[in-house]
Amino acid sequence: MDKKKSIILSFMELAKEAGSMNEVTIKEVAIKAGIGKGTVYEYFSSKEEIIVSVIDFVIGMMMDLYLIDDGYEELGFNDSLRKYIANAYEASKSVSQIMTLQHDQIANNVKMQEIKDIVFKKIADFQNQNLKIFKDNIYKKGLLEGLVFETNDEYLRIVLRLIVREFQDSTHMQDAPLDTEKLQDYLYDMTIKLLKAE
Amino acid sequence: MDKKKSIILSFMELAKEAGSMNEVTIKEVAIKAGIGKGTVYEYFSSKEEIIVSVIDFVIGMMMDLYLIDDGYEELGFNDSLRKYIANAYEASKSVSQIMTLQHDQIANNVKMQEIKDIVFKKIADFQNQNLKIFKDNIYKKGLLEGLVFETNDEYLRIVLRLIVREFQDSTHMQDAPLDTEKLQDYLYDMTIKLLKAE
Amino acid sequence: MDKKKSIILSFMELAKEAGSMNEVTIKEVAIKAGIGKGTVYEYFSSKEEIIVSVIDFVIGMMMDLYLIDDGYEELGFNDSLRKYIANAYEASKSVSQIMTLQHDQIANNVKMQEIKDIVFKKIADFQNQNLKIFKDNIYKKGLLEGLVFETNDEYLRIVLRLIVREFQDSTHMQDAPLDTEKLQDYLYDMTIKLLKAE
Amino acid sequence: MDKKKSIILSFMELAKEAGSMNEVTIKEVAIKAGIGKGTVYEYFSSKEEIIVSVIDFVIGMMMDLYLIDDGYEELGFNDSLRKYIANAYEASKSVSQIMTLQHDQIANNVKMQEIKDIVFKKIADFQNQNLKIFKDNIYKKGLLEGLVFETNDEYLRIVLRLIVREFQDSTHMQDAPLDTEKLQDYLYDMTIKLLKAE
DNA sequence: CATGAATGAGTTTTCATTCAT
DNA sequence: AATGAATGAAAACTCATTCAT
Repeated sequence: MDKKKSIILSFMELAKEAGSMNEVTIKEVAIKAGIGKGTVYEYFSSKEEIIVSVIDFVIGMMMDLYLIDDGYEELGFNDSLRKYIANAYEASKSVSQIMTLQHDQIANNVKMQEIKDIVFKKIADFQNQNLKIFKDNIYKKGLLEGLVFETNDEYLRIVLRLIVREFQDSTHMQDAPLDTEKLQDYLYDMTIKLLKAE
Repeated sequence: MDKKKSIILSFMELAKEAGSMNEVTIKEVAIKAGIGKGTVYEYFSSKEEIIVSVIDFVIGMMMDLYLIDDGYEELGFNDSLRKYIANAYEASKSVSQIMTLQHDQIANNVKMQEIKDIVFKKIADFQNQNLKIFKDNIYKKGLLEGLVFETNDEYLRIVLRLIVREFQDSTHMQDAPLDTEKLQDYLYDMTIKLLKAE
Repeated sequence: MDKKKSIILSFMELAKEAGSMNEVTIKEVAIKAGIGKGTVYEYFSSKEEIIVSVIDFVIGMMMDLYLIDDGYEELGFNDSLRKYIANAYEASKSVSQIMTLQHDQIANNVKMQEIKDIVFKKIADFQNQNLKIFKDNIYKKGLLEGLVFETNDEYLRIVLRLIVREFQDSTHMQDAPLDTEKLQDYLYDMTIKLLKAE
Repeated sequence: MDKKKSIILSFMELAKEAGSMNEVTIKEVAIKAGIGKGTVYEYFSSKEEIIVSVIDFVIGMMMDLYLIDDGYEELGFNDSLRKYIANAYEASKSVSQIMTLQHDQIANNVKMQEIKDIVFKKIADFQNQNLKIFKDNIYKKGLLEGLVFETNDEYLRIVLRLIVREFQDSTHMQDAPLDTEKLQDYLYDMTIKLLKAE
């Protein structure tokens, strides 16, 4: 297998277990990846570089999993929204199995401001693309169907954040207080209410 | 000055800067507090103990700042909600200046399961009290005035989390994309929409 | 009570529990003595000084307990020897309740060579006096009664060390393999054999 | 060279100089062994582990040096005893050059009761084997030759302890008051007297 | 005299990183 | 390329000693 990827995946898994990237040691990563400690440094020049790669990888995964643009063509507003929410839930579940990437985690674990900026830019990109997909595939239909009111990006961002964060929280906690089917229903209803034309 | 408090405050400030409690060193704390390294250990028997105290302190602050029960008596539903949101914003601003306490941060930084449980319990308490205050002072009036629909605690919790987290995020980021006045307005509108009687 | 003595006694007791003088901390001593840490330094200028005082105290005790010169007048050789052995046993028991002072312990715990020399000299004095008492009160009678052979101090020292050390060891160990009555009998017999005139 | 052994030997030498194992620091050990501090922890996971290894090593040495079973076959009682004593002397000299292992030292330096028990058991084993060798090769011949009286193990143990301790003491002290040839003669005579058939 | 808060030098231990093989 | 032995800087923590009150 690709050693570089194997290192990233091993690191990721250990970070999830430990609850923090800083607590993962190179020795552990090497053991989990089944290679020598020195070999890690053949592929990455420092622990920081691994962390950045891991963050990159997770953001990439989020992009792939969340930012789905297909399958909306034939659906109306209501079904599109249902699909969007279902997809967001599935995506958050998959990502969470790997690692939850909090803004905090990045701030904590990346030392160089320069790199921090790049990472934050990627996250902003992700959110922008998410917004674009939502607008193009769901919100726009709502407008055409006269079901939603006209608002601005700021407002829509808040709505999307509500969805993403609730799913993150629910996959995060072991003792979810709310079953996920119901949570999807709630969020569907709430989104409808928040966007409904007067 | 009270040394114990001074240590907690120094630790907190450094944790905020570093973005993580584990990265704060006792040496730094001692320097920031203007005392010797050994002195820190006169007041706390281990770093873990300091961390727990810091978490306790922040939860205490949150309780004091968020959970305000006064001044709602003479207000109707709309004004009560405005007041609640304004207060939540002020509280999140104050707490954030100190340190934002994420679920993650606790999971990462507290080692002993026993203590973790206590801390999580305190957070749950906080959320329950917050819900109670919201129901008693705002939601109940909405019901009386016929302005809100009848729903359950789960739904209300999601609404309250929306408010708290948006404020946390907005005070969190240096480059807030949204001015806070406007955010309050948005959240007021959104809450109204989410609770509005059909 | 005399604070100085109280410090010495507290130190001694703690040293016995810990099994080593170095592991006793001034804080513990102060607590045990019921005084402040600073007060300890009113009576002793350093931990080393306390240790030396403790050693002095124990040597003094040994002198008082072992070096008994009385009560031999009217006894013959055999009874004198019995008495000597009984006394050695009692003494070793009393001292052991306080602290066993091994040559090693002194070497380990006293840092300044000068003081070490003084202490070793005191121990040599003790042994010399012990020998003198044994010769004057027991061995001399044996010679007069024709029961013992003529030998030199070196030989007698070995015999006396045998007695002292067996008692020390037996009071030392919790699971003494031999009951003390019997041990006294054995040592009496052995001494007789070792000194017996051909 | 074998680093693990080199660490043990360095530790041992320093412990001998300092007179106590607890006072030896890892830094000193590393310097003496000519390696880095971190390297010590590649071979031992803690200071306690080193101490246990050192004790093990010394007990092993004692076993090898003291418990010699050969060369007694063709000798009679008297010569066997002479040989036994000469060997005990040589052994104690060799071990002492390394480190004298006192019961005290173990009690002080080993923290975990479990390990303490193992060590004490090893020492008991050593003493039992020593007794067995003495009985098989020396005492039994004395019985056959009618030169010694019949006695029990307790009595024999005291005799053997006399020998071992006198040699330990004499090699221990820098200013031995007695030359070693003479000491061997004394102990030979004494053993004969203590065991002699009436 | 008595105190204990304050201190920092010194200790054990961890771990990212290097480098000879 | 791959390795893991070796390293030392840095971290948490201890404790004899000082000194203002």
